[in-house]
Amino acid sequence: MDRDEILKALSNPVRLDILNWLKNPEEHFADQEHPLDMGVCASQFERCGLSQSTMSSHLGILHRAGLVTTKRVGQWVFYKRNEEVIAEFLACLQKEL
Amino acid sequence: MDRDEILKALSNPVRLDILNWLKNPEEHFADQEHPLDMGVCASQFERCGLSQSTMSSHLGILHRAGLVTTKRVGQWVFYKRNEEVIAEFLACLQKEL
DNA sequence: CCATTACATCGAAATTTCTCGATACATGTA
DNA sequence: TACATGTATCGAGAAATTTCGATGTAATGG
Repeated sequence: MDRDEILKALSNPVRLDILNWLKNPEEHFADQEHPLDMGVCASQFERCGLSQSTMSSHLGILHRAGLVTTKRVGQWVFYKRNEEVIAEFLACLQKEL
Repeated sequence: MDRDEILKALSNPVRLDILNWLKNPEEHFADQEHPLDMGVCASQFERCGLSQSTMSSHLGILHRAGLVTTKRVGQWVFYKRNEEVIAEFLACLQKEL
């Protein structure tokens, strides 16, 4: 868990939105073909108006920071919040900030 | 308290250092002429190698984000951590992140 | 195989952030 | 007033981030 890398990942409003949407997938991605407990399909995030490559970049930054997990199922990649890392990060901030 | 502005302020290693140094002024600024309970004099931060104007800019960003307070005494400006805002920010993250 | 779909990566342009020296502003002192 | 010290702001260049379209890679289905 790299605290500073996480803070950089969180310094962007698009990525904050993504993390927030993933808190309530059924609210924001009700139209997904696949069951939501698998996670949210990468392409679902493009609705915010940014291009596919841009969203893929943001998702990659969140993933490398450890804030989300990914699972490949067939052609699709499903994203979920990584609550363990998020909790660890928050506990770290409480101590170190 | 603007959560996103604070996250941006925290996304820079120099500013994280400043906040960390201010947790133990007596450890990092023992040579300050003025009593440390007034805060840490702006010029004290220049020892990290950055220029006076650059450090002033970083301190300004921390101040506008509410993470530090300033008190002008004569020619000097003294900086302290704003523990109230920091605590409020941490509580906000616990809820919203 | 070949075409299609989903996602990642590359290269470049636009924007933002970081940094500096020069300069302006504020305060104290001779 | 004139000068010295401490801090903030300005303008510009360097560096990092954001964004895009084009292209590459992985998996599916005909």
